[in-house]
This record gives sequence, C-alpha cells and structure tokens, in this order.
Amino acid sequence: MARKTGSHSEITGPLVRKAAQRLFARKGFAAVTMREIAAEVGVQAGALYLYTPDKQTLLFELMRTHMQEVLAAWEREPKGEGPLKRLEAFCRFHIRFHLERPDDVFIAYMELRSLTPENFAVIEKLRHEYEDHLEAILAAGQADGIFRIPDTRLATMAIIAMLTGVNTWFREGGRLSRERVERIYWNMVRRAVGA
Amino acid sequence: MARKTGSHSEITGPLVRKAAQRLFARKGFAAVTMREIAAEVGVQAGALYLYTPDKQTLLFELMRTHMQEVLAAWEREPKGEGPLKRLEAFCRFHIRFHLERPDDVFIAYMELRSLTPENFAVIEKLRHEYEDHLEAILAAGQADGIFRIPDTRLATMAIIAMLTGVNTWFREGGRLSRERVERIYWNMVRRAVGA
DNA sequence: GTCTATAGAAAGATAGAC
DNA sequence: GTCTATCTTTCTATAGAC
Repeated sequence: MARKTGSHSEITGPLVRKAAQRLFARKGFAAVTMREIAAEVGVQAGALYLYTPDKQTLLFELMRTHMQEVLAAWEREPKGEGPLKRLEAFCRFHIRFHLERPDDVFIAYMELRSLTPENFAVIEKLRHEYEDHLEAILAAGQADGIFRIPDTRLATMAIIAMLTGVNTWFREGGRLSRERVERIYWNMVRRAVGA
Repeated sequence: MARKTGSHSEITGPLVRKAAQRLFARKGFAAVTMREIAAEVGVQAGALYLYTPDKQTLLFELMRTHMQEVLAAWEREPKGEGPLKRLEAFCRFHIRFHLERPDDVFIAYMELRSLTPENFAVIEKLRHEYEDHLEAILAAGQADGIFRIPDTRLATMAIIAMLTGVNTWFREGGRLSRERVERIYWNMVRRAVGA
C-alpha cells in the first residue's frame, strides 16, 4: 500500500513493469525476487513499492493490461465479411499479436495459478471473453453450413491451443517467415473446421 | 547428497514423489516449499532429504520419469498399418495418455524453466524424441501422397499443441466423454493434414 | 523519488539424538 | 528412518534519512 497508481514518476513505473514482465516470463513469478526486479531497473528493492503496492499486484496488472489489449486490438482488427473471412482474420490476428508479445503471452498462460482467487476471477473472465469471439465465429459458420464442427466449444479450445503454440517454437529470423507461418496455420485451421 | 536412490524405504520415497508431483502441478515448483511436501507426506522437512538430494533433483526425476513413460508407452501402443492409421493411433494415444496424467503433463510443460541447464538438456532431448515420432508419421504420409503438409516440423508442433491443449479444459464426467473427445480431435487432425 | 537499514518471516539444507 | 533443533541465507515489505 505504498502508493496509488499515477501519483509518482511516469518513467520508472513503466520500467518496473517492463522488468517484472521480462523476469516473470523468464523465470516464473514465484522464482523472481523483488531485488532482481529492482536490480534490472537500477533502483533499490525498497523503491519498487513506490510503483506497486506488492508483488501480486504487479503480476495482476501485467496480466490484466495484456488481456485488455488483446480484446481492444481484436475490436480494431479489420475482419472482412462472413465466417470464413472472419475466421481467417482471427487466426492471423492471434498469431501476429501473440508473436509480438511473447513475454506477455507466456505470463498470461503460465501464471494463472500465481494469482489470488479474486485476481484470477478477473483475468479468467477476460480470457473467456476473448475465447467467445472465436466461438461466435465458429457457431455462425456452422449455422450457415460453411463449417462442419461437431462441437464449437471444443473446436474453440483446440484452435486457440494450436495457434498459441506458435509461441513455443517460433523464432524471428528463423527458417519460416511470420507471414508463411500465418498462412500455413490458417490453412490447417480452415481444413480442420471442414471449410 | 543425503542418500542414493533405493537405499532406504520403498514406501515413503514414492509418497514423497507423489506429494511433490501434486504440489508442483498445483502451485508451481518455485512456490512449493519442502515443508509443504513434508506435511503432505506426514513427515518432518528434514526427513525428505533421505529420499532426494535436493528439491531440484526431485523435480528432475519427476519429469524424466514422465518423459520415459510416454516414450515407452508409445512403443508398446498398437499402431496399425500405414501413415493414416498410425496418425490416428498417435492422436488417440496422446490424448488418452495425457488425460490420465494431468499433473505430470502440467509439470512437464510448465517447469522446463525451473530446471538447471544440465537437467533441461536431458528433458529436452526426450521431448524432442517424442515429437520426432509424430514428425516421422507426417513425413511418411507426405511422401506417400496421403497427406498434404507444407512443413512437417510446423505441423508436428501445431498438432502436439492442439492435442495437449485438451488437458487445459477437459474434466472427467463433464459434457463430453473421453472417447468422443478423442474422435473429434482425430477428425480435426485428419482434416488439418489434408487426408 | 531514491537511498540505507532493518524488521520479521520463511526458505533450503544439515547435525545429531533416538 | 524420523525426529527436533538450528545454521545460514534470503525473502517481502517498511521506516526514516536525505
């Protein structure tokens, strides 16, 4: 409870969050100490409490910001007409957005269990909201007879798991370009839903 | 360096590993204390060091055992003739085996970063070995003209991510039976590889 | 806004009694 | 083989100087 957000520096605050993000993604929330974060920023451990009430809130704010950004970015995304175009837009968007933020994604998927129950409920709701966007596309395509999907919820989870999996192996400047990866995954998804 | 494996109790040792497995899966390696593990087993913290030299080795042995069991179980699995039958066997095997060991799977996928570099190298090699079994099936099917896969390595990673994702949402006794889940996923994979 | 200093709790691991 | 007791280190978070 050292401070309220926004009442201090506009420079060090973001640096603290950036350092925490990098370290949480690399070593896991529980394995990172406040001293490590402070050292990365170049301040003393005690100074961190000017920018966050505690370690838990630091994690929670990182995850909440990430989920809100995903949702906002998908809202802004050009989606085209009809379920097929929208599904392609979703697949490409998901891969592109997630590859641009590997640390955020890692934290969002790995540190759910590090959240307090109250904070977990907030993040889980946002995540569900995002999944529902995909499920709505699949349901619309199924209703139109464009897709052949036995279970839209299961297909939603399967597709998201597949797309998010890109982050575990993709390396910028590697064998495949981001555009080529997007296209191959989109083709697999398109065939998987029977389109 | 408290002991060598097998030189003490045959009862408490497995109980320690089982308790560690449960707690590591639930809270993450770094967040679990030796005292918690001891309490779960019903012994004092110091007694754990009769069954493992340290906490890191406890994690490593859990992961190594799991990976070796996956590989051994796939060797024993009836696979049928030809790439299509083998791919179906792999998909069903992967889902079934992983759903039977949710804690092991969670640890194997989440705690790679908690391993020392030496231990990580061992586990990574075993994991790669398993992925190669799937890639070999895909490559054979591609060579036979049965599958249409632009990149077998990418398809391998995509399929494994999709199949393993079942563990994040499947609940025994839920809306869908394990057999039905296996069949739906297999159909998605079959279509995704263009068979 | 950042520092030093430290309180207070808890961690991993070990020693030695029984 | 398990206990109690403890060493040593490290942690989160706070207090108060500047």
